[in-house]
Amino acid sequence: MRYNCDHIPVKQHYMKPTDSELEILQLLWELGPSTVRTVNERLNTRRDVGYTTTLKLMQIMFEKGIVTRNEEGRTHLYTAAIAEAETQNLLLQEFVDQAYRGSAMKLVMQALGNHEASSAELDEIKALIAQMEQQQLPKL
Amino acid sequence: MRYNCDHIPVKQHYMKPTDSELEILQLLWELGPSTVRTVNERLNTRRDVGYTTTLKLMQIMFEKGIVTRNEEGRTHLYTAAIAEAETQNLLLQEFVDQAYRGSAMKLVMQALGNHEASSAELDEIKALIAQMEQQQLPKL
DNA sequence: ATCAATCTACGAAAAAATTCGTAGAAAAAA
DNA sequence: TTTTTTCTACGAATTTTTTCGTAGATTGAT
Repeated sequence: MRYNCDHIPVKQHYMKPTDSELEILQLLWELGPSTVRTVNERLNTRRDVGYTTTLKLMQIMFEKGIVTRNEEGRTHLYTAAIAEAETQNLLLQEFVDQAYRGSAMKLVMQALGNHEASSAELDEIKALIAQMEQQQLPKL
Repeated sequence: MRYNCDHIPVKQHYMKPTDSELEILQLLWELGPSTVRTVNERLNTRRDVGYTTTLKLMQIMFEKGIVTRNEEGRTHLYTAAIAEAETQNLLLQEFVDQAYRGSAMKLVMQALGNHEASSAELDEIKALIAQMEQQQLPKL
């Protein structure tokens, strides 16, 4: 059975992916272009998910424009259509508003405080802060 | 009409609040104990929400144990039953896993980079980092 | 060539989250 | 007192998200 699916999915503004969609995006970012089977197998290392469930989700994501796919062979290869960092920033902005009433710095403090950090990571952060301070106070 | 509502809601482990619930929690944290009407009015400064919609949500939150309420008068006063910081940490942990594959430091970097920070805030963060470094390397 | 395994498309059920209408009690206003 | 407003409880409709069964096509194995 081969049905039409020529309707080109157009979506200018990406909506926030749902939780399930994000889970799949993570795998696509990690693995690169992947088949439904591959993604489904990875999902099943965490919990039981039926194959057609994963298939349907990825089809929906395709319709939404969240992923692209290669339709040449019988087995499609899916690829994330939105960048990881971009999506993270989108989600981060919303999360800051929802959970921290917009106070990104409070989030930073809590995230720093509650999680282990290597000294290399701390150095990175210090460097970023130094850079921000420099920008903020362009002395002389 | 007065129905029974003597079933004491028992919930040991707090589930992640839904988006709507979180929105209401934010208001309760901000305003302190509040009536449905107050909360609904605040919600309506942002978007249209029917009064009974807000009421129903708050009733559900009560059943879940997310909020408590004073049932003495006719008009109930609702109070958040979970602390703001505690909830934020719960949500933060989940968010880091979902959106950043567990890398809290990547989140910190992005949050720092994408949002304005006053020098006072940067100082606070620097202090926290210094403290973490000291703990990490208890030299001598 | 036949059979089993694998894949997609589709529909729709199931579950979760959100919204709202109605009814009756209580309070306030007229 | 009568009327209007305000409140809660409840049920249910609606919307969103997740899950899965079935059918038919294609591929690969026997």
